Amino acid sequence: MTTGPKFSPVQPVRAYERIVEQVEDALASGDLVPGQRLPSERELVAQFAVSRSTVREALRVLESNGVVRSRPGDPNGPEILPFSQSALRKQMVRLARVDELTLSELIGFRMIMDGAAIQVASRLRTPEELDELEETLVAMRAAIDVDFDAFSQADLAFHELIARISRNSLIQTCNEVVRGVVLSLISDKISHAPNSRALMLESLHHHADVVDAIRTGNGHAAARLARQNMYDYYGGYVPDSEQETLRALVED
Amino acid sequence: MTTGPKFSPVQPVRAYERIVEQVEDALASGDLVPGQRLPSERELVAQFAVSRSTVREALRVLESNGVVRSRPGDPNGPEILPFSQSALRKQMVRLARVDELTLSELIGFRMIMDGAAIQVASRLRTPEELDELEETLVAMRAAIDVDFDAFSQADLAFHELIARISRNSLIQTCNEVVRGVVLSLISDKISHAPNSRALMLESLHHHADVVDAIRTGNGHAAARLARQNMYDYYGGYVPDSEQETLRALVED
DNA sequence: CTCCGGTTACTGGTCCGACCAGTGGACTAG
DNA sequence: CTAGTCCACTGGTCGGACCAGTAACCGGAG
Repeated sequence: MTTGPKFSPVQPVRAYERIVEQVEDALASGDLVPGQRLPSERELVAQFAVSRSTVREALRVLESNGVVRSRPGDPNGPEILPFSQSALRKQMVRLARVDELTLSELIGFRMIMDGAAIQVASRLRTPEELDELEETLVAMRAAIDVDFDAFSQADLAFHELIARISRNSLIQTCNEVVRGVVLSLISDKISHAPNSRALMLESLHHHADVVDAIRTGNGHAAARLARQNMYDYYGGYVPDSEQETLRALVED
Repeated sequence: MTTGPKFSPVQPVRAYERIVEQVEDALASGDLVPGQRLPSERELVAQFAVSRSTVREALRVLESNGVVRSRPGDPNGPEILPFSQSALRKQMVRLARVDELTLSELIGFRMIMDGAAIQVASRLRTPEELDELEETLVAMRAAIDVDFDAFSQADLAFHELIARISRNSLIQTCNEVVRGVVLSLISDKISHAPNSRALMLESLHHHADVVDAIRTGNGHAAARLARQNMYDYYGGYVPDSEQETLRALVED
């Protein structure tokens, strides 16, 4: 048996894929910028020298990926969208729906990301950012008296701020996406819980403890508190068979 | 100002979107199962009572989302694909490409994920899995004598095993994706380094230390070692201005 | 009988031309 | 200068056509 040059399986490349590729490359290289407009479909037909069907299939794929948006009648043509995690979230929700992702995996992931973000943030935070954190606590307290949605939004603001302070946008994005997925799975259970208000208050106090730890610069303790907080808050919704992976995250 | 019923912005629903929806619902409800085949495009035209263009646009979206695959000439029609995280990975790669992630963000993310995975794994691992880990170490040692690519692949196997032992496929996917992006950015620098072999040997020893820590069940120490290892391995490629965020991860 | 090769019905990929309901800018009447 | 109309153009959908490819079917060679 001779080992010749490495041949790899080849599958047909469809015309619309080439178009998608070109657009995405232009976007990655900065030639195309969110807010800009693509030429109209009929103009693209001319530029790519393909039929409108082909152009449209490419646009559908791009649209499904959250890259562009077409609106009928808009003389400006399809719009290049700013990147959003909606596409990422969509895929994650899909995976979660078919049980490819369990709740414990999602929550465990959040515990990890949030804990790490807090650990980094407690070292990098400026005094001003510490003040901002205190403000979000006040906002959370006020939101408790409104409803669960308001509290959830204030909580989101807190975690977004943490992620921002950690200077890592990857953490920020992942956290946001996973948080959305988790909430879509169990938010109704939480908001309908009879002790919903008590849960919110407890969560608030835990957040305050985290901020205290951040203030003293004890990143490790802060992270530990954060993970414990999340475990207390969400852990009850995880089946017993999956509890083990989460507990491994709250102990040192 | 009166606050009437909550109206939400409404955008036109396109026919192909309804088709995508129907197929995805059938898939979520179990009416459609991976491996099954969709009717041919012309048959779908009849069933959905739309034109072939519309059916095709729906199929393109489904295909782009990793739900189905069409092959020209296949009399069985489009195939329902098994769920995979490839679609999720695709979106993450897109995120990494578009969002101009810095190297320190990517590496920091990896340090977090890998460290957490190891911490969880050190608690959940079975004796058999510990043996598997030892085997990957042997494979890494052997790969050093081949070339950098072989070592990189053995290293990948190690981290994939860790992620698997951590029982969290989200960690697995994220790690894989980010690792790929990082490598694509700096792998040539590493492989062309004059002391490439020394780097590989050092990395191997660090991995062995991690496995030792896992064996004793000291998850915290294992995670710390892993982060330190990654910092030593990749940290040199991060500009000084971004070093701070990484150092916050290797200290306790 | 089995096995092989060609025929053929059907597949998806692409193209073309057409129609429609909308949009938004230009243009006009006030 | 404003308010209303108009119209060129947009994207969404349709139907029909052609092509290269696939795989099952079928018939003849062994």
